[in-house]
Amino acid sequence: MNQQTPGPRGCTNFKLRQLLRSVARLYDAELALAGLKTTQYSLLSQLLSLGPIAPGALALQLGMDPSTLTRNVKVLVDLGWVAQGPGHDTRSRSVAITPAGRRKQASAQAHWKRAQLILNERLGTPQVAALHTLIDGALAQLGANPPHASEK
Amino acid sequence: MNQQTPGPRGCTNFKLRQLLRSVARLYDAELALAGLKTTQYSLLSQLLSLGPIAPGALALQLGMDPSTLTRNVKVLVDLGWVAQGPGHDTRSRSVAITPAGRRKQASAQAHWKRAQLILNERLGTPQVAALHTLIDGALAQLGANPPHASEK
DNA sequence: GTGCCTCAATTGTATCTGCAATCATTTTCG
DNA sequence: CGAAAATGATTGCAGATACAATTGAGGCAC
Repeated sequence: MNQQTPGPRGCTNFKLRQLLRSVARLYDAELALAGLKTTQYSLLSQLLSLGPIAPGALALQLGMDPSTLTRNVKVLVDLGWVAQGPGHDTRSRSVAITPAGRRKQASAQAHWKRAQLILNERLGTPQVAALHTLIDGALAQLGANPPHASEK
Repeated sequence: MNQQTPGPRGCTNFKLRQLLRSVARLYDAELALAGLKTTQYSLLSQLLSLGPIAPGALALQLGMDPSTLTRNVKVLVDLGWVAQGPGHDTRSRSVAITPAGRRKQASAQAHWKRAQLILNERLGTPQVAALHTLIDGALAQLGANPPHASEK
């Protein structure tokens, strides 16, 4: 966008968005061979490593809005890869990956790996590593920054 | 043997997505004060600097799918900030920012700037600059990578 | 000049995203 | 206890995103 100002210029948000589009395209193309989207693979993988968890806690982990998570989970539930159960509290729930979900995640893992390798190759492993470092630092600074859980 | 570059751990796509969520939240909060979304501000700014342009060419510039652009533009047209006209070709079009769109963009610019400054402050200007450099390099490597225009 | 291929934009369908509001259930406090 | 505040999930609404399929036009080959 406009960049007359001194300092690091251009719009960080815009650049990030562009990069994500390109990168997501690459991952999606690979994961499509396994029959799922990157967001779904992410969710399945998270559930695999975290075990049964309340939607709210998971949304916090992922830094996404609870309402978004509700809907993303619904897709996986409809596909039979995730199951919902009662939570400790009557008003809460518990979501967990199903056996079918585990199988799906397992079959997709190789595709994910391949996508990551292609990216490393195209950008250069050092660059990707540097990017990860910057991102991790930024995420720490911004606080996992879940939509409505900052004050308090 | 001690490698200088350990394979980057974690999923680049996932990390990017998380970071974009946090960053976009920051920008959106600021731009909401001017009454628009970050994507809309981006589009208006692009149209401001590029002048009248065909949808396809613009989509290519932004690295987004033409169909996505069609819909994003429609929102701005409905709001009166962008106008569509005939293109060189009967099957093409021309989209351009309107006077109202210019005013909107102008009034939002200060908010955008503020968001960028807040980000610089939170992450550190050097980090942001480094991030930009990495992103620019990555975008160059990945080719602007517009969905269906790679071969050739 | 008619038929086929290409190209530009759009529409169909599905998903992801988040804020605001809502609903149901705690929990807290007077 | 019982009303008010807090909490967890969801629904309503709006928009962003992309692949596949479609529509409408231009170009080219015979």
